[in-house]
Amino acid sequence: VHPAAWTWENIAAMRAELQRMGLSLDWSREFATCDPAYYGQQQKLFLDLLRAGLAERRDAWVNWDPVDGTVLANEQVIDGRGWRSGAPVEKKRLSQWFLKITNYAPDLLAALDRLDRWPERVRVMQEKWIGRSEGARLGFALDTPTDGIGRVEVYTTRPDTLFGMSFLAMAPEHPLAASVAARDPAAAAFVAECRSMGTSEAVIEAAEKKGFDTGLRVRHPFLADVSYPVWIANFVLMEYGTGAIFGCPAHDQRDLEFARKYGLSVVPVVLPPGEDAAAFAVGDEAYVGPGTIINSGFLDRLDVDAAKRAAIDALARQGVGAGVTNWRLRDWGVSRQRYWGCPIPVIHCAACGVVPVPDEQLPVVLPDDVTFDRPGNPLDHHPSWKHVRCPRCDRAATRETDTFDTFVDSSWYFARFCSPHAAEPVARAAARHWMAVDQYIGGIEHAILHLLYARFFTRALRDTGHLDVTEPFAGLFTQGMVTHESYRGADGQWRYPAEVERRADGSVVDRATGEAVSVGRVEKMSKSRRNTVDPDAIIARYGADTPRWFILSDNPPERDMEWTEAGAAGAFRFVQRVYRLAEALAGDGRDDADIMPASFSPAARTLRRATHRAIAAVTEALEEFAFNVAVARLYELANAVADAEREPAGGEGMAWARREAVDGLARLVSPMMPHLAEEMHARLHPGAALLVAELPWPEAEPSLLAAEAVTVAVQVMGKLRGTIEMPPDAPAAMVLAAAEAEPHVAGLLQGKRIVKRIHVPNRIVNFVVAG
RNA sequence: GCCCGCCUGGCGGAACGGUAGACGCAGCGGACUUAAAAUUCGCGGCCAAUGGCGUGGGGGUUCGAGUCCCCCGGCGGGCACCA
Repeated sequence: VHPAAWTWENIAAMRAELQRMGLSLDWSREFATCDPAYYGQQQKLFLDLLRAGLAERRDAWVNWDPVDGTVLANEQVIDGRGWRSGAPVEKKRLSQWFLKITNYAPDLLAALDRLDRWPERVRVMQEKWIGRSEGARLGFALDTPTDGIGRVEVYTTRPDTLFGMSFLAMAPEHPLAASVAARDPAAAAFVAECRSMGTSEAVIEAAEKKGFDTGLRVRHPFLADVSYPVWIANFVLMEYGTGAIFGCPAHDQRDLEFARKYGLSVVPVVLPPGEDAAAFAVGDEAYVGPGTIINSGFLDRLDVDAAKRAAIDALARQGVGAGVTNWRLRDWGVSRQRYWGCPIPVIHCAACGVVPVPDEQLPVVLPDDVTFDRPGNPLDHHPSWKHVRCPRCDRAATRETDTFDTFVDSSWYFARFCSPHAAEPVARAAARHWMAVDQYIGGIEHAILHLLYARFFTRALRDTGHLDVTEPFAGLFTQGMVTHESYRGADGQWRYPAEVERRADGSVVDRATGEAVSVGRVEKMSKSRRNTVDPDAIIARYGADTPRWFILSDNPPERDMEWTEAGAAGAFRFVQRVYRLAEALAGDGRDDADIMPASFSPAARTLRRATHRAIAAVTEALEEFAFNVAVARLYELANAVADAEREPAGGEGMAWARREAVDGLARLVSPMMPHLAEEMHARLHPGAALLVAELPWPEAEPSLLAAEAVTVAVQVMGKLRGTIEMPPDAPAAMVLAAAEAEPHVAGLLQGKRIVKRIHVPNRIVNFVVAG
């Protein structure tokens, strides 16, 4: 299926589903990122970034499948082999477009503190990802310069441990490693082995640590007559720091494992507090804590922090190094060698170099007539699309055939929603009105990449004159996923939940054949596991409110929820129950004009208190996004109405109190079950002018929130020994006296001396006793 | 390997450092019914039960810990080309 047909069909299906669920969305603002009307604006943005120096082209390593002749995503590399061809994957260097997110690293970090409506854990993850560190950059002089390379630059956060050095290690992609490999076949073989490892950091860091001794040696910056071996090591990342490190095994775990494996020396230079310098040795664990410097010449007797400063000063004086701030964050590679994406709007000209597509030629539209019969990017072998004239010199030139990472599409769509049909990317006045997004919602899997890219893009759009805000999302909520049991038949094939049946004896069988089906894990709904349920079938059976209610009621929204048939049926029962309550009152002929009775029977007062406590509790729970708690409070209110039904009829004011309760139920349930709420409202208030959706949110009557009595727990030595009933806010002396008099407690206090009395008003009393 | 979370009855979960298990699901028992469904009422942490033990395990802080701190275990998210 052509990606365009597939995509538009899915959009239509999703749109219909969202509408059937009754979600209140402004469909006049709908757009699709695969529509040239959107990605054409994105191309304009990119050219602005290019002019502002926020986009540039440089070489980067990619996973290359030599058989399929295509770039592979990390996900497509399985155990070092291409997922389709099975061929060993190689790292290959390609020229790629990058967006300079690192320009904003300090601000992206500093501004995290002000995102006070973001989850703490997301902010922590971003902080670590940006990874600011203070350290030193220093050059190690090579004994024998190679190919004009006389020094190896190293970044370290531990310049205090320089005297504990036992080797220098560089990444396999390091230029010096390439020089060595060019003349040493063994080195070349090692580099090639590393190159077969793929580009993912998880794979590199989890791999067995291996190295190759180049035979080269470097001089210690502080010890003129001492030199160290230079290794190529598979765990050194070219992307971080300078692509080379000095190894200090005594105080770095990875260096220690490497040194033990290759028999390199381990010299402790930081003495932990309380240890004896003569006796201290490093075993299987590197010592990374604080301490006093030893075995380190002029750094001896300093503490770690002072030694860092002293070492940096010395390096600077010698002109071989300096203190620097380093960032873990790397620039964002946005080039993809794929068809289905937004074309990168530049033209490559042999004479003029990279030339931006002129504004009047935008959008650069993705061609529809492509073939997928050959490996590689279809745009590359399209017969005509890439052949154009250079906008500058009019000679034959070629279009860029890379498309953007789809993360680019999602990095500014929220701004486009402010003015979805504007002729420019973002209408500034509209953006000023709507931005920032008050409440953004997404899965935790977006904690770093998407949310960081969006924060970067917002800054870049601000600096290129499109936006006035710096942060895109004022509030962030990370919701869980919908999960379901999975089922597999005897034939090993997955079965859809609709295809299986749970029998009374608990066994699960195939509906069609009656054969036993094995029940697998509860996991994220996915087509491949066939553990999905069809929303249309649910809506047809229960209406839209039942799934809405069930999804909200099952668990806190930040956790995954498990869809079960029993849970859906339970939610449906509640829908029916609440509706019956409204229907029972539909014909009673009363309405809002009814005058509130002058007094209420005890039972009616109890119901009124339940109503107003529910209003307060549901309001609070909704504001905290504790939807499952709001649901529980609404069950309690429904139960309170049922309890009141059982009271003998004719209790003073009961009819009024019951109406108030059911009316409150309709109003409180409305954000979660809007259709039910309106049905109830129409029956309770025939001919009402306004919908529930148009009415103000109910407010609790404060006088009805206070309890008539509170139960105070009484503890002796922190253990619960009894409870007493007290008027609310009773004086401490009265509560303590009553607590001491409680029969069981009094028995326990007999013959003991009370050392301390703790009283927490309306909650607890605790007696601490002696003897 | 590194970063970040999570762990409470049969299950989902509730609980400003203050009576652990609200509320629901499933289960069991009763009512209603010729019967079933539906509805409705009630009962459910564990144990050698006037007491003791219980929030993944072990320690600590506190009058008091599910909640705070340290260590360990298990599970999950991310690791830059899945998006």
